[in-house]
Amino acid sequence: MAAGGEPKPDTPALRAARIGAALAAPARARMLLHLLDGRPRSSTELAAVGGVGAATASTHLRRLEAARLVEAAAAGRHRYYRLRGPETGALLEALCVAAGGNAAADMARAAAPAAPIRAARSCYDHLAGILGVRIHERLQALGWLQRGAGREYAVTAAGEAGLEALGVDVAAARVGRRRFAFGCLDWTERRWHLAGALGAEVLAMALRRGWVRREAETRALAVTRTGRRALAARLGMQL
Amino acid sequence: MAAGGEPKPDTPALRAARIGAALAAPARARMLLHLLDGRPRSSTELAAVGGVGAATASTHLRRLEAARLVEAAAAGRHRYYRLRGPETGALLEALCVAAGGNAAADMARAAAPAAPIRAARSCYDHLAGILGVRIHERLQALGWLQRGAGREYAVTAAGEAGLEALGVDVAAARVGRRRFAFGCLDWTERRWHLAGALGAEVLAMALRRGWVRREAETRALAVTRTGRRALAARLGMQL
DNA sequence: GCGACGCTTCGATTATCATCAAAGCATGGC
DNA sequence: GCCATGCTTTGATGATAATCGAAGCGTCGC
Repeated sequence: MAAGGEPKPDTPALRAARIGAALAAPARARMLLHLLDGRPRSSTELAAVGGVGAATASTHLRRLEAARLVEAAAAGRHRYYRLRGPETGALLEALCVAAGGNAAADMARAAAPAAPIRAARSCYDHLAGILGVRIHERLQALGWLQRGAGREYAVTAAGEAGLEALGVDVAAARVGRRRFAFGCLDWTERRWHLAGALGAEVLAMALRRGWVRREAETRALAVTRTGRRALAARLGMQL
Repeated sequence: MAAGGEPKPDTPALRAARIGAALAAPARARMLLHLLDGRPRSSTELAAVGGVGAATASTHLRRLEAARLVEAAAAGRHRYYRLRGPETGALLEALCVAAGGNAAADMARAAAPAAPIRAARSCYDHLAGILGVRIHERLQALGWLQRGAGREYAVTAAGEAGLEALGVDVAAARVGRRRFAFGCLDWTERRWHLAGALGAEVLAMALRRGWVRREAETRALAVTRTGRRALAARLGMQL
């Protein structure tokens, strides 16, 4: 089967048609529209909104991935899909408009997360949002976290010293059988932030030292003036 | 076959999927992209760019029409298709961008007609462009032209007098076996302008009286100050 | 390790669709 | 009136794809 096949000239029209075909199935359209708010969803959830079985959804999602309309991130036994790039979002919005209902596009915009909850929030018991993602990046850039198999992390010697100096109780994170440190997909930023026992200790430290403060009624976190200064001075981070 | 069928709830996702399906065939994508410059094309021409036979093209075009992506105008034994509404153009451009090639979108924009040629031009030997369409409208509104079968026109008694007073040689248009007056689809305005022997006489008058002047090297026509004043005073037209 | 769970692959079934040749139907030119 | 032309409809054929059940494969929780 390998030898030859079609010449496949791949003109713009052919690429356009491929994308059109990817949008053509109602189940796939429902999935894509459901992803318009930017949040990643698992295969199971997308199967539900698509109104099809898990097997069918899997086929659809591979097809959307092949058409480069979505991209997937494996996280444990889950698989999270999200729209790929802003072009896809623009395409879907144009599609909604052409379909007569600007309602869908408006709805998507309304469903976009508000600024405060994007800036910083808690995810279970660790830091998430822009702040969470930035800290996660910074710890790797400093060489304090070393990525192991999968999305697991180990703390280097420099990291151990540095984190303890900040007031993070790394030793406490090691007791118990909880996973020590791993990457968790951030649903507003679509990148990874630090989860696990170590992530929880980092958030505990930040609250204890007054770097962040919990907002009432939400998972949003406010970064204090103290926090902003400390992040700059001790981690070299400009928020 | 009429009774019942599916319930057909018609959610936004379903409408989106229908549009996606309309874009899905390579032949249809080629046709649509070819229409991106706004010019109407005949079924035969679209069949050629689609790379399919006339029968297949006909099916495709009916489908695009059903999806409200194009609309058709019958003109004699030809049938001209054009993109329907600006939303369709926006959708196609978003599709091109998502397909990786912004080239197609740029190309389409480049192919959009320049302002002067849109404003007024000659089409064979009669007036076209915005000016041509406006005059055509005005002559009907004044009751000077009366629409007959198809797109043929007859000149009324009032029309005969009015046109002669303007300097149009209506009698000259009647000699010979040339079609007297009929509607011609304007490719920038996508509406009708006046063609045939009478249309030629109108343009001849406008040139003779200095209402319009031919631009060098193009089919564009410049409306002179004299022309603007005459159109306002004698036909009640504000350009 | 073991079972539960999330997800994917495989196989089979069914529906849809793209395509063309041939025939039909208008329109325009003479 | 007649023929050529542009377009559509019809009928048949082959390809594609949507769907699900069942089985397979990692991963997590214990």
